[in-house]
Amino acid sequence: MSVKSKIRVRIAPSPTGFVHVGNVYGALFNYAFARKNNGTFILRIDDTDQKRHVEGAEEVLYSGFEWLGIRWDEGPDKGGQYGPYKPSEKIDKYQKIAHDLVNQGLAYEEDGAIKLKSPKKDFSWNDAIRGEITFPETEVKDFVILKSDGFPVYHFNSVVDDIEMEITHVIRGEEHISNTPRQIALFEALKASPPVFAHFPTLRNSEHKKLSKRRDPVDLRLYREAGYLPEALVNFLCLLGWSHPEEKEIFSINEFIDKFSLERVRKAGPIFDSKKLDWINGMYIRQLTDDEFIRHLKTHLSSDTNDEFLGKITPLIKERINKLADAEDLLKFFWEKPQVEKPLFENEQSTLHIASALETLRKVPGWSLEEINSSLKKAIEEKGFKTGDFYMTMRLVLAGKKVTPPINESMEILGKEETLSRLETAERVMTFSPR
RNA sequence: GGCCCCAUCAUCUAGCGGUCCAGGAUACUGGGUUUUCAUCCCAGACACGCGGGUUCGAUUCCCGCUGGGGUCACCA
Repeated sequence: MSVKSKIRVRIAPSPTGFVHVGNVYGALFNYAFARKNNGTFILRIDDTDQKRHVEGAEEVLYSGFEWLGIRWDEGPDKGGQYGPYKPSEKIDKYQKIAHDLVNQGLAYEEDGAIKLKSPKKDFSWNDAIRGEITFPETEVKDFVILKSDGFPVYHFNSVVDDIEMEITHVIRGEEHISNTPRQIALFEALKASPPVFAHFPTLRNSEHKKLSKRRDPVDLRLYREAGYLPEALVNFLCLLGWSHPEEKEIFSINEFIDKFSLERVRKAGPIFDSKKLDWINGMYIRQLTDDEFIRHLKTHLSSDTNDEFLGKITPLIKERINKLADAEDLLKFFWEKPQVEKPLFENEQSTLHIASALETLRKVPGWSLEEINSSLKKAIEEKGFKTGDFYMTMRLVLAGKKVTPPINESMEILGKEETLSRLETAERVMTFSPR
């Protein structure tokens, strides 16, 4: 057994008021790396930008990650031996360290701020994902570490915190590659050995650009509201820049942890393709038990619905939606009478279909699915209708659209009275509306 | 523009010198099942950016080019 110090990784989102999918992506890699290696996963909320302070932002962060099932071992909410986990609570510490640097001649004051003197040398490190990376010395110039308002600049508090929290691996997006030389300079000025750096690729939009807050759907809540299941979103994100060793597409976060390694992380920036997300989500929806499905569905329907109704429609729509929010459109006609207009029924036979359905259904003694099925089947045969045409008319009459759940099942759920009523309305429209 | 990173189907990817006239998945197209749609099943089309090397042999290694991306703040 080696006596290597325990692996400690962290994510350091800033409290912007929403969880960025890119942050989730990075959290996943850190989380998996920590769990896989029996290490510690830390949440640090980078809140040094007082100007950008957003009310309730911390809660948004906690609830977002809780929804996803990603848990940290140390953090502002959890506590830990290395706190505080919010830089804003240790400003005096950064100030002291910055002044120490000045006293040592490694930094100096300018316009009320403190700047680190650039060590005139090349900077290179062995990136755990990308290998050797080198920046020429001309790239690292003197830079501000403590602003004139006394607050540390990101690079500074980040490095100080990483040192104090004994972070062993900094796993973050490639947009930080060019920040790394300056941070290494800081680690060295503070007489600490830099952690292992690993830069994973940045998620791109369909234009191949970094996901942008302005034009791309990056807010985690959007996905939750649209009816994506957290397991599906996580699964999808795992497949970007990383692939399962056995080329599996559907797997749990625990399996991800089990199979994870930085070596399998690709360097090229993947595109966030929601089509594939939809497919994965559909797979997860279909894997849900009916009870689970109902529980999720309830939060995505506008109408008050009872469990009996939900129990009946579940098998009708579970295979027909990819996102929970899609259910609403498919089910709306149950609680909302369709707009029935004559132009909808271009089929010559429509009038006959409706009359025949009315005649047949009125005579059905009970209202079981079997009775509806068999009586309608008999009527279709007797009248010589084309089955597909007949049922298309039923769809249009009862739901007002061509795409619906199975229509006989829908009639059963709608009830005899409502079904007949909608058929009668249609008959009236067909008879009296001018052509 | 300087610096840095990257480069296999439309997209996510497998591939770590011969096993690849390149495999899987999504999307797409066609077909089957089916009262619509969907699910499911089957089939099909689609890629190693270009040019030099190295090698008996390059998708795989090296260099250049091209292309894409990121970053250049008293933002994080």
